[in-house]
Amino acid sequence: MPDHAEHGRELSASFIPADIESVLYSKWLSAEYFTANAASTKEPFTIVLPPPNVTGVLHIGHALDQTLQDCLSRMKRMKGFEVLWLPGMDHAGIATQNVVEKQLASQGKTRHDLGREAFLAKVWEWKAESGGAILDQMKRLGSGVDWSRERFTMDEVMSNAVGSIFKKMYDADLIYRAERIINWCTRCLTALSDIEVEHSDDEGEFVQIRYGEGDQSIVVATTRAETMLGDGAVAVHPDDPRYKHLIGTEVLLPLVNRMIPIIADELVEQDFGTGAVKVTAAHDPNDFEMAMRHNVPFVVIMNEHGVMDGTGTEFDGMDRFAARIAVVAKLKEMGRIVAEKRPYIHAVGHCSRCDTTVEPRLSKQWFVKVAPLAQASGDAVRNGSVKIEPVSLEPRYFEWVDKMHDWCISRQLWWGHRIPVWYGPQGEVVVVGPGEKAPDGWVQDPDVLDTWFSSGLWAFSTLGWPEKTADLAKFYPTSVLVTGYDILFFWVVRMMMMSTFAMDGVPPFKTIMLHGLVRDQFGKKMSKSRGNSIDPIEFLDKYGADALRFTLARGANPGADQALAEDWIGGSRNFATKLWNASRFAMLNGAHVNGELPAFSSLSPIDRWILTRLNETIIEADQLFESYEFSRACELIYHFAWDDLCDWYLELSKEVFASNEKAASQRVLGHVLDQLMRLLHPVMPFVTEELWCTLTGGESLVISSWPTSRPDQIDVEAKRIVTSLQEVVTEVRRFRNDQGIKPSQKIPGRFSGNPDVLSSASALRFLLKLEDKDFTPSATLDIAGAKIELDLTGSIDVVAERARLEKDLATALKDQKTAEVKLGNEGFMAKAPADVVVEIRERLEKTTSEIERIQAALAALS
RNA sequence: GGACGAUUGGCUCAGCGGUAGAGCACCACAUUGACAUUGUGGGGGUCACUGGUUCGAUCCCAGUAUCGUCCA
Repeated sequence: MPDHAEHGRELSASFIPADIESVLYSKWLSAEYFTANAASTKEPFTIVLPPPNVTGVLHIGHALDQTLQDCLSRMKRMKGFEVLWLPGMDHAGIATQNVVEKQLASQGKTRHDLGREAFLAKVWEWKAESGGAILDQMKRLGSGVDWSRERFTMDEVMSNAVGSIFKKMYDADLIYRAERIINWCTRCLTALSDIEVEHSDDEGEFVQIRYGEGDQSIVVATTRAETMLGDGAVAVHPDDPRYKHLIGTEVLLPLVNRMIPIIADELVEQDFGTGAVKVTAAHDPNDFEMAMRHNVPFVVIMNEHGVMDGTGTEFDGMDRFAARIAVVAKLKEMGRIVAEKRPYIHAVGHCSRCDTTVEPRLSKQWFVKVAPLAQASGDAVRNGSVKIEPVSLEPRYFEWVDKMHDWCISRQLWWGHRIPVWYGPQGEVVVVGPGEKAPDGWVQDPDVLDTWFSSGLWAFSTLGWPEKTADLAKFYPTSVLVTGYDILFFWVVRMMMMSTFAMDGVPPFKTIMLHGLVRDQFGKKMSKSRGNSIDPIEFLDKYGADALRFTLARGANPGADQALAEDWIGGSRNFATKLWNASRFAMLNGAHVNGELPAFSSLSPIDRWILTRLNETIIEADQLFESYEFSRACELIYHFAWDDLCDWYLELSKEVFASNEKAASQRVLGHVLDQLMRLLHPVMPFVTEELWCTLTGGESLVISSWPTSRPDQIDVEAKRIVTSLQEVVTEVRRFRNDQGIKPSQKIPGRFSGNPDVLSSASALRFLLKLEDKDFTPSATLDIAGAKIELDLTGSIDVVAERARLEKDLATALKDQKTAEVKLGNEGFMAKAPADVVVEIRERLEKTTSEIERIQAALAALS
């Protein structure tokens, strides 16, 4: 037999992630492992990366999201799928425009000083220089995306898709223009969709105002007193006995001195406030609805900046919040304030981009009619064609999809896809699709589309739609969407709607896999204001990508948030180091993968045991990965590698490797490491690649095959034997520890009894530092049916040993009693399943003999 | 106000109708070779509370309390 020297280089004595990461990533890229082939005959596996904002940097949430996607795509590639993981970025309308406007502001300019075209040129310039920082950070993490297919939502292909889908939807009557109450940001000067509004509980005021005079008066309650200037009616519930007599009459609206009607509408809650609400049709969505039903006039009292305008009162020209104070003060002077509550905590909407308080505003905008689209999206999940993992999050999806409002898609911004609608001189409206041209003299709508409109197309626009491309045919629908539950409503639902419509009813993904949010070490939400945000790049530098990835994957329970502490990343780094050192040790001892594995039955019990554990781990880990149980899969592999392989197998095998009987074990160990590296590669791609290539001389784990389990290599007998060995080792170690014998100190010892233990006696002696020589035993242990005699060179510490034995005895007695009680229970004996009864019986026997053993040992002590 | 979820060792979380688990933290011992980014041994929980179902409940059901998230 040739000596099996290590392949390639030797491993350095310590593992330094920075030494290997960028080298390996470059190797993978230049080999084009991540480049998908649409012409392949392999079954496709597709993931589209949720596109980060072009303004974004990698935060810890991205790191989690990408770790899981990389893990799935690497595993599927190893399983023989044609994998496409498609990356890209979102143009992020408001966010990006804000960034560039801020730059301009520092030069004392606004976008209007530049004009639309020059401003857009500036944005593109910014993108080229500073955009997409996140892409390089993804490489640091090891994300194996197909860079040849990188997309940007404003690219030509994508814009083409936007124009096409707009026309298709308009023609299908799914897009319309209407005057509605929309969310308006008075700073960004644009409409916002519902999801771009974040609600928070703010301190405001709740005041009750008396309208009218004498008998003909009514008290309304409001948190936005200034809007009373635009009231067109007062509404009460039709059944409210307090106000029934007033319905149909009119009251005087103070300050503006206008008579307004009292109407009855079921929308009014009798128990809320005074049961009478003011109806400000042009400035509140609920009021708008009531106004439509009752022909209440729309009175606009504010301009786009949120400044009072057109009321014909002294308040014109005041900011809305100043006007609120002034109006209440004036009404108070008039004796019309009946009650005031301040502070009054209530939900207030804020612009998700700049936090400005959103103002509901009557405005003419473009909308998507969502009812039919949402219905189809809900049905796709209801009928099982799309699965949501974990299932427990389905109700949230349905809750949103089933009561979604029409979606306002026009934005008064410049950065984005311009609405492809042109208006003729006579007010004609035409949608101009890609490649079409509007008649001369017609004018294009100045607004752009909501960013989510284009990102809603992501699953198919990235593949070349509306062209019938090879990519689209091969890779649509995508296999799984991996994303945080926080954007289930924002993005996932929109993708479902748009894709299902565009792709003739085929939903964009087969599975939606939702993970949670990364939180700080105490489970608190990370935020700038708390100051508990953490920077993944810092941890990549400090602990390496594998450590960060493993920590995140290990914490990823389906749909649940996870806490993250630096200490835990350190722990994962230690794990990577452990793998490194174990592999190094193994290779120094000649572990290799050359030739066939020796016949299973010819192997030692210890070798058979580690192969058994390997196979069990492969089977279980594979199932866990396939069901997106990343946390449990990582936990399982971690304990196999650290406990079974390092702590037991390597320790029990040291004696063999030091002998001349090591050939079989060298091959077995090589095989176990080979398979373990494959199994762990999706989560820890760098360290496994380095170790595996060194061990096997193979080209790359990325293109190697996924481990397959070998049912013929699962041996219960070997497990039983090794369990006995483990008991012996642990008990002797405990005894030595109790007796104060230093771990390094060798003492004479010998075994007798249990043949399973005897057959591994030399391994045990090596591990337990027991010398094989003649001696007169001063202590005898009875473990797992084996007798272990030791010479402590002198008398043993009787007090310590007695304390130990008595503690064990107490435990055994308690266990024995529990079993006895059960077996003595008639109900239990009559109704418990047979296998449970057998188990309890065995437990009773075991504890009984254990008690006998301990009592005998105690007796021997005295 | 609506919906959903959570409550398990110091911290963060798994788990499960049949004697409570992990990581980190903690205590003790150890530095003659894979690894101190380590090894060995150890301590620590009446599984929020109250009822119910069951031979048996941390687990299932109901209620209570507290906390969290989303929506209005």
